[in-house]
Amino acid sequence: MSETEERATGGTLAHRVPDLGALELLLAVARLGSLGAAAREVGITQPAASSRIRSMERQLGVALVDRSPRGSRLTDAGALVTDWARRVVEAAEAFDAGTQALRDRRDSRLRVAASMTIAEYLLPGWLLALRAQRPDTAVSLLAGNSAAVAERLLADEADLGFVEGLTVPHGLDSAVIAHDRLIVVVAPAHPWARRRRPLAAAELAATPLILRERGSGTRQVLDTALGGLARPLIELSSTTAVKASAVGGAGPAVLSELVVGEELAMRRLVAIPLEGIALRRDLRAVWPTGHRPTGPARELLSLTRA
Amino acid sequence: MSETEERATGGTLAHRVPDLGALELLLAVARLGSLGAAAREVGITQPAASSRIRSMERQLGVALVDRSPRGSRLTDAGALVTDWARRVVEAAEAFDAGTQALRDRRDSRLRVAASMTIAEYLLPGWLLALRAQRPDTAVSLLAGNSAAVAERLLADEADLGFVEGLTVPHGLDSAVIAHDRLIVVVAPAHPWARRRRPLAAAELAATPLILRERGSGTRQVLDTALGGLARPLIELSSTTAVKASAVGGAGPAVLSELVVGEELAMRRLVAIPLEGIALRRDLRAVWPTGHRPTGPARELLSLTRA
DNA sequence: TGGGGGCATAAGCTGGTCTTATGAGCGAGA
DNA sequence: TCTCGCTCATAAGACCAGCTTATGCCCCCA
Repeated sequence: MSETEERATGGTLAHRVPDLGALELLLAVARLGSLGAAAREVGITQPAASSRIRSMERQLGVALVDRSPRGSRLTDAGALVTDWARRVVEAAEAFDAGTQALRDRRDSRLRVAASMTIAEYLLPGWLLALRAQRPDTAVSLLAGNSAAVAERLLADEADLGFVEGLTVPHGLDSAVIAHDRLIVVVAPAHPWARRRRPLAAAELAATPLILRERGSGTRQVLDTALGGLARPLIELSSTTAVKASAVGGAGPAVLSELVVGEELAMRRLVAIPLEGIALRRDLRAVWPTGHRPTGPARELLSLTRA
Repeated sequence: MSETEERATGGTLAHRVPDLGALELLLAVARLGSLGAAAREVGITQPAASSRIRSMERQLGVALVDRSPRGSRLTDAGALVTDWARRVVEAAEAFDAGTQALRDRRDSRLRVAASMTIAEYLLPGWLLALRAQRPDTAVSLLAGNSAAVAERLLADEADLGFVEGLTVPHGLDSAVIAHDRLIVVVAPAHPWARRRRPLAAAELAATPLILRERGSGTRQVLDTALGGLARPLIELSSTTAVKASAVGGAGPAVLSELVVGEELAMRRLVAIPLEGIALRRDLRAVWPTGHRPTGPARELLSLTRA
């Protein structure tokens, strides 16, 4: 092979994974039971679909569908592949929903301002749901910290805001839409992953942790709950970096459960139960005092309430 | 626009979301801080990278990187987009790891047989971890029910197996690698999502549920724990279908926490606490009695233990 | 005042994916 | 039994996206 480390089978990831169009087509075939029908749904011709599926099978080295003169059904392997494909497509849909909102259209019917964590992890899902209900609502998104969100709302540059944290900025009304729990996580290889009894607050306070920088929302909640200062093992400036560091085994981290859902499910991180302290914070929708959300803003708000 | 419902901005999802190569390139730019360096890493030339990033910005309608004569840094929007992109790429990596294993290579150094749920949700993650440790280990995967897994192992057609369920097939030794909890989930709009007190076993038994067909592992565990038969609202033949049905609001479902991790994090499903009944089942690694796993099988096994 | 790193532009090639046109298997109904 | 209607496959040609090489400009630093 060439200079960098490469897999036995083909070059880069993009060469080994079919493109989104092919994955969508596969999902359509799975749902509709026919290449032709799937082709119609995604807006291509039947021969194109046939060839696309075939070349995907060649690329993966796996037979995905059983063709018959009476339709096409997934093979067992195909069913497995389809479920993996579904997850890729769902991630792409979230990407799409997010970036569409990010496009700066002043004329958007609904302008949302949100804190980073919410913008990153929650909003794409909400936007997908909103799109399902009101396909024509154009949404624009501005992400920033609580102060920036408040500023936008008060300057009438946003219709609805979302913040996490302990306090509500002045001049805004708010409604709690969910509770975010901070949890202690470690890589599966960490000794804590095998402990049986919950972690006591004192123990947590005494242990150096992978943390966001001081001043971040997460850090504030943690310091408050511990009744003192958490001890940093490393300080990083983004949630993503903290997560990566924890997965890599650098040590225990304290993160919102929102951001580690997938890692927990895949067992790349393990949550350690806590005893005697509740690391909760509210997630709030906010709007200028008096201006209750109406129209699409109201709709989005109702979507966000569990 | 044309016949089917389409978004204002462009045709299908694949037209609105950059392809995997572009997303990988963006991640490389974010990490390395330079278009040229990123280009080198993904194995293309600098002009190609420049043009790819530029066309991605045009496609998304958002400026992603600040170019300067001294390098390129992400804009704020770019950082957000990059994190969404990372999730797409991670899903693609899991897809890749899974399908590579699915390729039926008899000469694979490590042949794994696993139950559907484990193959679908857990194995891709493990394989990524294994690949990180031993890049040259070729793995093949066969997915089936417990009986099929046992058969493969006993016929020496697999080196290591994974099953979930209450019993271990005869002729196999096993080690518990994790516990899977079944949880009750409903869509956020369901009345149960707002209840304060945990659900009692009797109440669960009395409520019609979205379930897998009888004979499925999940169903067995549920029936056993309820000390009788669960009442079906609908019976579906795949976990994916059950999940989709629950998200759609058809009613409460009982599912492995493995398969709904993302839906819970995104608040598309809500977990209902249970009282007085533990819907746990063991996830086990299995191998023919006497043949303790060695080599790559042993390595994979150790990766799976939290 | 030259490197050397960074990025952009231009021209030409290549390959993949689409299209249209056609053929062939299977089942249902006249 | 013939034919229609559904399925999928194959073939030939058009088109476009992305790559490469070659070049130029800008900025910083030695």
